[in-house]
Amino acid sequence: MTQDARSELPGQYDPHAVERKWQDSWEREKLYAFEEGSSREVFSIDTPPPTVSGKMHMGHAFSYSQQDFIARYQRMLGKNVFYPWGFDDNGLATERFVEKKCKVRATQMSRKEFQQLCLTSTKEAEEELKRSWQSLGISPDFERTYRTVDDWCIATSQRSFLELYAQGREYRKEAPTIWCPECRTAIAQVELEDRELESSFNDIAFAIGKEKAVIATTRPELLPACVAVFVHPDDQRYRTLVGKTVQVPLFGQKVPILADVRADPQKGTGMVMCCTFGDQTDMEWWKAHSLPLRICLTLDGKMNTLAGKYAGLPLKEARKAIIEDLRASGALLAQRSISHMVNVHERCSTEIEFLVTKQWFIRVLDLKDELLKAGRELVWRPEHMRHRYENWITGLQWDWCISRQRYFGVPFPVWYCRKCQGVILAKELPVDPLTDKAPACACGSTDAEPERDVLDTWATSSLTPQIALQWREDDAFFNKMYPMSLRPQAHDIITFWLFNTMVKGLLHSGKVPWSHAMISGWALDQHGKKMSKSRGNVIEPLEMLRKFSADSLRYWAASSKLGEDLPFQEKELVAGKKFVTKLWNASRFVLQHLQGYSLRETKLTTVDRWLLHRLQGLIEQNTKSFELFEYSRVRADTEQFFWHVYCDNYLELVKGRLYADTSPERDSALFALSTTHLALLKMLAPLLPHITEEVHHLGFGKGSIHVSSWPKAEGGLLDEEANRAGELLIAVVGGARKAKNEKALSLGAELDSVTVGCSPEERAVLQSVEKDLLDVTRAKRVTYQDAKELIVAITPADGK
RNA sequence: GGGCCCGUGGUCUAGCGGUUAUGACGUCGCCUUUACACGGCGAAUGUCCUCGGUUCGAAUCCGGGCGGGCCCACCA
Repeated sequence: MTQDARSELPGQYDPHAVERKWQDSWEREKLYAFEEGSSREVFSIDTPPPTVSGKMHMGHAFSYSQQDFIARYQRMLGKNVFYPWGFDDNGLATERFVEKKCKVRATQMSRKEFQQLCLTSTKEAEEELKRSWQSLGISPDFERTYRTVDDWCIATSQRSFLELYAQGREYRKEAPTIWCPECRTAIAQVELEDRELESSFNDIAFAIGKEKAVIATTRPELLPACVAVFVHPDDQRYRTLVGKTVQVPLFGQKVPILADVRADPQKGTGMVMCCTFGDQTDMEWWKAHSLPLRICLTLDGKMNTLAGKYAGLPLKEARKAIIEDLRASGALLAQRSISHMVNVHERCSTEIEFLVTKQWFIRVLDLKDELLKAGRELVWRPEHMRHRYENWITGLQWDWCISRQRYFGVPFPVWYCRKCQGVILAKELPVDPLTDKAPACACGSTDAEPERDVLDTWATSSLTPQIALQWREDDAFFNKMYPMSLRPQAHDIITFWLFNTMVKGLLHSGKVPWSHAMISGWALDQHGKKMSKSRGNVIEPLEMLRKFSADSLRYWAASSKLGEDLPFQEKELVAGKKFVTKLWNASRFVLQHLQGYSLRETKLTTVDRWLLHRLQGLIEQNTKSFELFEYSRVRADTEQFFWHVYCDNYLELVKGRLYADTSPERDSALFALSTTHLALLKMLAPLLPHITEEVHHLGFGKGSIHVSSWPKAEGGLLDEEANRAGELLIAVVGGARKAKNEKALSLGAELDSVTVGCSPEERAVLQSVEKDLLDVTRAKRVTYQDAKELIVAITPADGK
């Protein structure tokens, strides 16, 4: 090759310039746009929309890269990939984000105004986030971007509400609800979190005439709400007490002593008070024994008038005061410090309460069997993630509470008739009952009370398939596209997002929303701990992108199996960086020689047939691996082949032929090089989209590698005999290299001869590739000896 | 308390019934060979958490421990 040809390929690879160049180009060319009219098979992805209030963190970089591997592979299979983008900009986090940014209060303007403000003021943040995600080199169709706060999403969410209402799935009921006193709203079971807290266990005497019964409680502030005392039916100590009445200290109400198996004789004194409501069991007792309702808390977590002189005190202070008064009155018999697990609201870490309020629910408890069945129809990758889904469903105890006592959010499309109390449903969407006029009630009245509550954000984000697929009545597009092919997400939100989407999908369309779910793990810190702001162990992916490159970050993301958590260590990015450099250098070398070459049939040498044989095996394996979402195996196998088979051995073997311009076997080498190099680039393209695009562009034509076809294994290129010869040759070359190394010779040192000890059969095979052996070892001749095991010795040219 | 996952050289990871136990990072030695020293060749480093069992044979299958993670339940 001439100097000119070589000079066209820069010696240094500049990942930052190249990556930005291609990211811009892909977007400009709309390379990843879904083709709506096409008859090609569709592969659709229910992309997780990131929340606009946060930043891109390492976990995102990790899991979005993994999703993208699959998207790019599917695209190269020739499928019409539907890979929309979205932002979750609805909900409390956004509300706070916008309030802070614009220095406003949501409650001081209409929802519509605030929504408009959200739409405009998150725009900038979303542009920046989009750039962050784009800089990973992912391939969604950014033209199809939805925002969960926009009119379309609000209308979709409201439509879902109306449809489920029509199905009789939704009900509004005054019932004990999980309540956060800090956020002053009902919350759902899924929003709870465990927290270990210090508390004290108090033995408190209740009077039975002149006798006393001693109960143990951690929550003496609930004494005014006490409606009964429970003991276990078999508890000999209290047998005679059952049926009697006791008097609650300080508050004086008389409550019955009842027997129930849910009272644990081992716990505390074995005697427990039931308050409406201290915990889940209280609720069960209340229902089962038809106990009265006594509520002593207000919605913001203070004592109400039922608490008498304690009214108005926040719960914690009331507890203190009541304990003091119990002590003073002699009713407090003992106190022990304990630490126990309590349920807190995951957003604000406040201990939750059970309060009776009027809320909207979607009935799901009767769907458990159907939901379990649906979960089995879904292909889970990795498979065991289904257990988490099933475990969650089996343990479900509440219908899905979808109302939130927040001001901002998707409004319920509902009014209540002041005349007949009936529910009035909106006819046009989107709607805000607070500002829009209600249609006339069925009873004829036009006097309507708007519903002030908003929908749980999950009620909207559970509709991502409907949102992305533009769900509307009689919609051919939606019907054609639903269910989708893939739900990619991380394992922590199986019980939230995946479960809720499943519920909505089944209820609206009677079908599982996707055929496959791919569940990613988390990126952990170097010690295997979750990254979090409070721990101070967060590593910014953008910083790593600046320091390394998107390709090396993606290479890292492909280093462990799908679903596994991976500790992040900066040094692990070095591997990707080195690999990219190696690929660049090998490509420079190969492209030099391929200048002006176009693929043509030729008689192939044994060594070339060996390489092509090995390549077919790799193609087959990689295809299989990608079908099973095992991108880590694709990475490992391709790396192994590229580096150790192709670079370390094959490229060294062909150098002789390549530099000898007139060799008739040069054409064979060029055929093998061209075929193999292109196939390798293609198989690496899903993992390393930038470097492969760059090299493809430089050496293999103008079209993007990402819309080129995935390599196909060709049976015609399989050649067992050549494979045996190649493997044997590699072993001999290895032996010769080792021998040179032992003599402290350079690998390029000329040799007088290589002596091979082998069987007569092996000798015959080696003689068929002897020229290659001489080329790569730089020996003048080969001599053979009979031997049981392969032995390689060398004689240096200078006779050393 | 229940479920699920995981435990492989200093670090990360592959393998999941027969391999001299994979590869990378790191360490050490040799080698400046015309793609690459961000390289090549080689070396050292492993009771494959532990104890039992099944098997001709187990890192791999089964059971009991121990350790880590996640989810759920309990949380008077």
